Amino acid sequence: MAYAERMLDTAGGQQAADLPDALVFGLKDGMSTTAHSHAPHSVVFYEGDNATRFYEVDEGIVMLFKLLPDGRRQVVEILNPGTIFGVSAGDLYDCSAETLTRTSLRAFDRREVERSLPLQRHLTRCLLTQMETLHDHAVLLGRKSAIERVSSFLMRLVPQRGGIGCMGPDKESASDSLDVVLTMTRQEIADYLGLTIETVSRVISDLKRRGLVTVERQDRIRINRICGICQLSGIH
Amino acid sequence: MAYAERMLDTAGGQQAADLPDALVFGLKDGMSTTAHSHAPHSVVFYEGDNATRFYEVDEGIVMLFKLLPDGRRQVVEILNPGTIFGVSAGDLYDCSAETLTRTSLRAFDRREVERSLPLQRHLTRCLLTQMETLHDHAVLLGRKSAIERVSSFLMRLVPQRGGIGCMGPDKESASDSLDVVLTMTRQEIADYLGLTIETVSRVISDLKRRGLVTVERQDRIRINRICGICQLSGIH
DNA sequence: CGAGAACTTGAAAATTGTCAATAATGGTGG
DNA sequence: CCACCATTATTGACAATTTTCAAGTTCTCG
Repeated sequence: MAYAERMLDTAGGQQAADLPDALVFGLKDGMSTTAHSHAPHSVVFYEGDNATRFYEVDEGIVMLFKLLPDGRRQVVEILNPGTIFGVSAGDLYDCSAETLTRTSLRAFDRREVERSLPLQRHLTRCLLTQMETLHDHAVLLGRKSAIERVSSFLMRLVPQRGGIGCMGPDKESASDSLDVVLTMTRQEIADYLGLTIETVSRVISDLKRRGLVTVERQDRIRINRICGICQLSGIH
Repeated sequence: MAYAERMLDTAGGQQAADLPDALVFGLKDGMSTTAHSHAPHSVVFYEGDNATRFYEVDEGIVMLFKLLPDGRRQVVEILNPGTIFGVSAGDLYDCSAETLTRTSLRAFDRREVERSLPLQRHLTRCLLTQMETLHDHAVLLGRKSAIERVSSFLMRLVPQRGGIGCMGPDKESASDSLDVVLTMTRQEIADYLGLTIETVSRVISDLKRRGLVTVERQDRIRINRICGICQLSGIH
């Protein structure tokens, strides 16, 4: 489906039409959970839907986004396995959820939060981590340049790097390069970084020209100098 | 203290020097809490400090912000009374906290979260609300124009407006105007909205020129046509 | 009342977005 | 397995927005 068409679909706010194959997962610690398997780019729920259930990412990646009435989209979170999402403060979901890859989810009834103390704790830990990610993302969206945004995005995909213990570009222990899989289209990256698709493309071309990355496939980038990218990310 | 000086102070990352007058508040539901009174523009904690305690806003307004190494600042949250802040996923605070007005806070030992179930629930509700606000703010920072950002900011200060039940500009029941107190300098507003101080100033002047607002004092704005501002906020 | 801080305004520069055309990618059917 | 073609991505030229730099002006508070 073309981007524009999906856009219209999403803006409509109807319930997810392509409901996944769902099967009762049974009981786990006294909770009834349901396992859902989703194809890539399938909608879990729409902003405005009744928030009757919440989910935990089991495998795959899920993206949360919001739309403005004129179609502008902002991806607000990208969720890895282990993350809980779809818990709403009110009765409705505040954003839409769509899978990026083939994904398996665990669904819970929203009342389960009240009942289970371990779940409550897990939820709290999860929310706190998400909150810190959102803070970082606010810095990115509010204060970083295009090249800093794209570099930060790439660093996100490098495990154990870019954090506090990241020591400059000198101390190259073994290899300073890595292949990363984007799992997102340029449009999705742009909507996540608050840029246009053209700007994202231009920045990647620029990094390519400088020899910092090699684009092996559209959704597969080899970072040749991780520390070089890290330095461009604005955190140094 | 001048902005630049505060900036340097903050970047330094030392413990808050101007500790407020603190007095033991006694026990409340078996929890030991401490009441803190803070002057306007005093620091509660710095990013990177040990997150030994967390807080609840009792009265006043608190701002959370992060700094990039070169001094760029992003205000990530503005907290009203009732909000819990300073609960960290790790051992350190992920952002700095500074009061905007004279503020009274309740401080808790971080271990209290584990112990008290009511507190845990309150925390969850609070985090969910903050999360939705952060999502909205990501949309603002990533996708809205300067005038939309400033208008959104002003609408934040109008109680019960700008939400879902906000019906266009026609249905003017009684009064479509309101005085709002900013409690933030232009610099703080700019750092919250991801703009420069000059852009914020220019947008406000533009709204003034169009008759939508009247600046009564630097920190006091009369919104003459609430619905007009609402329509500029990008949510219609 | 005065002085520093905060705010406003203007002109020019920089960055990013828009529009339009071209290129490449990768999935599908023959 | 290959060729085709819709989709996705890249690139260029230009426009729009926002930032930067540099004065001024206006507050505010001691």
